[in-house]
Amino acid sequence: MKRNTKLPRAFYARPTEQVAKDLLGKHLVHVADGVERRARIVEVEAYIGAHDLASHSSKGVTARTSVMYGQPGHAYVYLIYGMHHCMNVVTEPEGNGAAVLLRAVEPVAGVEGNTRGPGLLCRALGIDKRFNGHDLLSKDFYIAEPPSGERFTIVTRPRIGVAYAGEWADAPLRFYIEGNSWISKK
DNA sequence: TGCCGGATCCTG
DNA sequence: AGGATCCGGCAA
Repeated sequence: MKRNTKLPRAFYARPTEQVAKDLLGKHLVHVADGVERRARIVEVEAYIGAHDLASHSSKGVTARTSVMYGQPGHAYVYLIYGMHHCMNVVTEPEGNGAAVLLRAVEPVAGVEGNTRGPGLLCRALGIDKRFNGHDLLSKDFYIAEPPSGERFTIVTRPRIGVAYAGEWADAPLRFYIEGNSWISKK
């Protein structure tokens, strides 16, 4: 059994809902100044393409969304409300404008502070706009198969904070690990 | 070029 | 419930 295997490009180049669910339980790893910060992904949201009105990519290809429309397996990091960063991983073949938002993680090693929320997890892991467009197949910032995968049940709910998106506001595209204590909200 | 509002979080 | 505090997208 291989341990700590970095997820390959092909993992990301699949339908976004599938990638979102498969990201649960995986390890997000960021190495900075020789220190490894590692956390288990426990809550995500899928933003499935240009037709998804809750997705930034629904604005089309712009300076901001170009990363979402780019190669899968890259990080899309943006600043929200002028003070918090949110991290997504780009999914599907290039050109689809789809991504998965990381909403909550569970500390595994080298991570301190609250990680229950997209802005908080970025702060705890030292992720900011400098990492926008960063390749997640790099050696200091990547997502890996956990050493030992435990079984869990996936809960599906509507996404948080997208009431403006009309029909898409209620789409069941938020996924989290049932019973996990690091989830951002009920 | 100006304005509106946001995939959030904290405090009261 | 309200404020903090940038910046992207769109109207003008």
